[in-house]
Amino acid sequence: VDTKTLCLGALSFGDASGYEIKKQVEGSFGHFLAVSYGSIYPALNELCGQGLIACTVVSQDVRPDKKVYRLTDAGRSKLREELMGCRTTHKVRSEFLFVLCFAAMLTPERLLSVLDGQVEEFERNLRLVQLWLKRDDLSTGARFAAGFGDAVMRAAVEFIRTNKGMVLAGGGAQ
Amino acid sequence: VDTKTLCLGALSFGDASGYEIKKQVEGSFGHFLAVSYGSIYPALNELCGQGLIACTVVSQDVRPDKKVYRLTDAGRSKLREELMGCRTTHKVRSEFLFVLCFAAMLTPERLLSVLDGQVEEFERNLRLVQLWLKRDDLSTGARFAAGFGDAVMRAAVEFIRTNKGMVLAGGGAQ
DNA sequence: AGGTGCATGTAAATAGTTACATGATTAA
DNA sequence: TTAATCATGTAACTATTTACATGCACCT
Repeated sequence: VDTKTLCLGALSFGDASGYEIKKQVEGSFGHFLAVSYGSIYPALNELCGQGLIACTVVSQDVRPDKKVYRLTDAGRSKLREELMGCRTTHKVRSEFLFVLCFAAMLTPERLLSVLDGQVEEFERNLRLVQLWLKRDDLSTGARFAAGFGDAVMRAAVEFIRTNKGMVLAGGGAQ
Repeated sequence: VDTKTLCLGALSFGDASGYEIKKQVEGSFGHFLAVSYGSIYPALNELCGQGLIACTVVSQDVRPDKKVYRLTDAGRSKLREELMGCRTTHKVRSEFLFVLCFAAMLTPERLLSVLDGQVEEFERNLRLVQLWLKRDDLSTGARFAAGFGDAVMRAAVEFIRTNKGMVLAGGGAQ
C-alpha cells in the first residue's frame, strides 16, 4: 500500500484535507501504518491530476485556507481495484527486539528503559485503539483491524511484564 | 537499526558469510527483521573498510568460494555503542489490516484468501520461532525476542480465527 | 516570550528492494 | 530438464523520512 492508496482509503471515510488525513490515520490506523506530510501532499496532488480525487479550497476566517479532497467515482473504483489485487503483507520491523537479543551486552539501566519505554508506547497505542473501538459507526472491517491491534498489543504488554524479570536478571553483564 | 548494525549483531553470534547471515537472520530474526543481499553485501564491504569486521576467503571444493567475516574488537565495541544509544522503535506496517478495513468493498473470496493467507504466514513464522526456542544454547535476550514473537503471533492467529466469521458475515457486500 | 496547533508544500538525504549478472552442483 | 541451493556482487529504481520554508492565532 503506497501513500496514494492510503489517501484513497482515508478519503473513502469522508472528505478531508491532507492535514486531516494525517491526523485521522494517526488516530485510527496508527498502530499499523505511518504517514508523513512529505509523502501525503505529493500523493494528493498526483491523485488530483489523475482525476481520482477532486479538490475544493476552503477559506477559513481564522485558520489558514485548506484544500479539502473528496473521492471521485473513478477514485472509488481505483481503490476497490487496488484492494482486490494488492499483496497483503504484514511486516514488523523491531529495533526493540533486535536490541533485546543482545541483552547481555547492555547495562541494566538501558535494559530497563528500553523495556519500560516499549510498554508505554504499546499502552499509548492501546488507548487510541480502545477509543476507536468505542465508536458505534465503525464498519465491521475497521472494527476487525482495531480489535486485532488491541489483542496483539495486549499480548505484547503482558509478555514484556511477565518476562521483564527474567531478562533483567539474565542480561546486564557489565 | 541499519543493515550494518544488523550484520555486526549477527556476527556476534559467530563467524559467517553474507549468504549465511541472511539465512541466519531469516531463521531467527525473521519475524521482526528483513534483509536482502542487495543491502547485506555493501554493508559487509563497508564494515570491512572501517575495520569493524575482518574477512577470510574460504575455498570450498564443490561449492563456490565464500568470504567468512568475523567481528573485530573495534566491531564489538561499535555494536555495544550502537545498542546502548540507538532508538528502539517497534514498527508494524500492515497492508493486511489496511485491506481488512475495507472488508465491505471486497468479495467474500478475496476476504477469505487474505485471512487464510495471513494465518498461514503467522503459522509458518511460529514454527520457525518455536524451533529456535527449543535450542538450549540461547541467550536470555534471544529467548526473550523469540518468546515475544511466539506470544504475539499466537494472539494474532487466535484473533483472526475467532473473528473470521464476523468479518466474513459483515463484509463482502458486492 | 515562547510553545503548540493549524495548514501546505519542496528538496535533499536516506534506505532499501528488485532485477540483473554469473556459474557450478544436486535433487526431483 | 528443471528447479533449488550455494555464493557474491552491482545498478537502477522506489519510497519515505527529515529538514526547511512560511505564517497566523491562541494559550500560558
